[in-house]
Amino acid sequence: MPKELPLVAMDACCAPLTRDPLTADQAVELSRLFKAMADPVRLRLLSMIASHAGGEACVCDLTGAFELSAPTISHHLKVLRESGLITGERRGTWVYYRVHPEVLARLSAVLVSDVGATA
Amino acid sequence: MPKELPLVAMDACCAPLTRDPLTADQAVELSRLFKAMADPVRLRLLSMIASHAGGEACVCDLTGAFELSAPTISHHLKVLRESGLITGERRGTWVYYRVHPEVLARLSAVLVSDVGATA
DNA sequence: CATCTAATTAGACGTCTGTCAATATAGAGG
DNA sequence: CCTCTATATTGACAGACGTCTAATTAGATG
Repeated sequence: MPKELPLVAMDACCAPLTRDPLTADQAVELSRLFKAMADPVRLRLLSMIASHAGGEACVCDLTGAFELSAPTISHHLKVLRESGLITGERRGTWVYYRVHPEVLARLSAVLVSDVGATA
Repeated sequence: MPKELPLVAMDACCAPLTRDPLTADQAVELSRLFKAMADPVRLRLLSMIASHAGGEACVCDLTGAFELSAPTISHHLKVLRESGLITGERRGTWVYYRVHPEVLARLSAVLVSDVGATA
């Protein structure tokens, strides 16, 4: 029963970085997502979940890949969850995580260099 | 005379997160970039530089936008520089920064959801 | 060369973060 | 209901991080 948290107001955010400067608020919002990805373990977890067959991965599929305690993995999953990058669902004994692809896509769009841009 | 640092070995890194799990090394490498962007001030600096006319911005163009001391801005610029996201060049009294667009593009590519992927 | 401004570096300080061991909660199965 | 496994929460601690002031470096200019 992982608590789903903010699912950050990725609203109007944002034009590509190369087009317009971010407002202070947009920057805070975006930095929350980048912070969530600013750790090697979390990046691997994210990629393991995102690339897993069926679009979801059980925590039990994840912990084995690291030489870290279960609580530490759980902590990292919580950070990813609270950032809005993933969701978790309990089914019986196990908890399954999947990514929020829109959030990833939005981030990708912010970083894209808009060479052939509208202007 | 800002020292140009690693210009991280963004080599083989990486297939989109949704395609393959990252190796531990790839994750460390990528996390360095995300760490550099995991701060609102640095994100704004990056976007201000990236979107500035002429593709570059003088430090003097940047400091005014923040209620932070000049050393703090300098520190953030250094972090961005050492991550390989930007380069700085001194011309006379002023120092001008510009982004490394390939690095941004590479990050964008990693996050993209490869819906219509090759497989 | 003395001095002024732009920018960086050095050092200090409080806060945030990643990790662990210990404990708690949830569901499955005797 | 007791116990076993899977996951999460709590609390502690060391190290990393963002900020500042003070001092330094680089170039311009009298």
